[in-house]
Amino acid sequence: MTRTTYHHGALRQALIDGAREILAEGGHEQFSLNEVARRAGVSTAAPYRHFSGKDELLAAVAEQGYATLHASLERASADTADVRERLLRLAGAYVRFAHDHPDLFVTMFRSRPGADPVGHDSFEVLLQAVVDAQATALIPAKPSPELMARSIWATLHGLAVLSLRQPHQRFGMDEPPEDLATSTLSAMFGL
Amino acid sequence: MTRTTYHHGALRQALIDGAREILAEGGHEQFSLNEVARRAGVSTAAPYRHFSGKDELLAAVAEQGYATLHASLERASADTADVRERLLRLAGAYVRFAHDHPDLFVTMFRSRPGADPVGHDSFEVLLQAVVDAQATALIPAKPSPELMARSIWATLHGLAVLSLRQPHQRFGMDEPPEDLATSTLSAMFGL
DNA sequence: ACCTGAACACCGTTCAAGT
DNA sequence: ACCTGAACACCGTTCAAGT
Repeated sequence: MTRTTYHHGALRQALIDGAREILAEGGHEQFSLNEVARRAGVSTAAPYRHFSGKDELLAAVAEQGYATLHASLERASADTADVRERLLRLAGAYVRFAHDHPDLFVTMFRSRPGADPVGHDSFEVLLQAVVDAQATALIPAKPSPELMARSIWATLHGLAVLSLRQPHQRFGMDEPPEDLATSTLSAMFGL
Repeated sequence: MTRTTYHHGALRQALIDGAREILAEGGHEQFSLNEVARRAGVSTAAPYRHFSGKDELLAAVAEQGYATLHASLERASADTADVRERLLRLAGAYVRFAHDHPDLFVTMFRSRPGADPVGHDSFEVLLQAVVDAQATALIPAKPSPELMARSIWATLHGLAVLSLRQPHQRFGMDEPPEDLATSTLSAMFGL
């Protein structure tokens, strides 16, 4: 009920926050631009001063997601110098991100392609770890770092998506999400 | 404009077909239950005699997707007796399915979890190939078939999702979709 | 049994008007 | 410059009524 006057684009951030709130509560089913406006205490037309429409607001949410994911991966990567440990922590961090922020994760991979770099920065972090892992012969040097990183990225993404969808079936929740990633990766490369 | 009278649940299938048509044309953005009814030449209330609502119609579409995927994998699996070849063809078939039927693929993995077995049958096909591949020492016998199949499934799913999203970036379209899968798999296991 | 017609609350978006 | 109020076409869903 605090209908303070918004200034300097404070409404813009309030709308993004409100959108995340709704997505976290009820997912994309529940989401509506009118509801976002309502929560911010403004008219349904107000958001159009800050976003071209619903899609652009969701794109802004997705962008926050890319940034958050990148930060998570950087943190995991900086944690340790050991190459094997670093690779596994990166893997764990990716899947954990999806489980910690399903609202962001789903939004990131729902928006129409083209606009998003799908975590360009994030891919670079993984790529560097792969380069190092190949240099120390931890994993095969054969496919190029790019291709290898792509394969690993796809695996992590698949694990994240599938484990998010069916927690109790084959993509278990018995093990915590990051263990799912690390065990899968170490199984594939015999780490 | 053929407003024939529907009988014996012929409308049900007509609605599913119409839904697929719309999804194939304009994706989920474009989809609406009213539009489906319009295309079938019935009132907007008519679909409710056959489906509890929009979600149930989409679930029916998803089910057709699961069946189609399963059939594709069976066909790929039956094609050859050579274990290596079979595994690679299965991998190719999964990613190819996503590219051949993006409307089905997206719908399958969009519906709320719980209801779907995420291609229970399909997983069994892959599982069998993994069992055979482990038996002939084509791939490591170490992680259980279940875990190994899960890892491979996740990889294929990730490749499908990501290549569908960004055809021209890192998950290339230079190579046809099935090559993406086979090359990734052979890279991981050195096949 | 299956479908229509009309209605309801809600949505995304637009635009003239206010301050 | 930023927001409101009112409007538009459209959506998902319901329900009495028709055949």
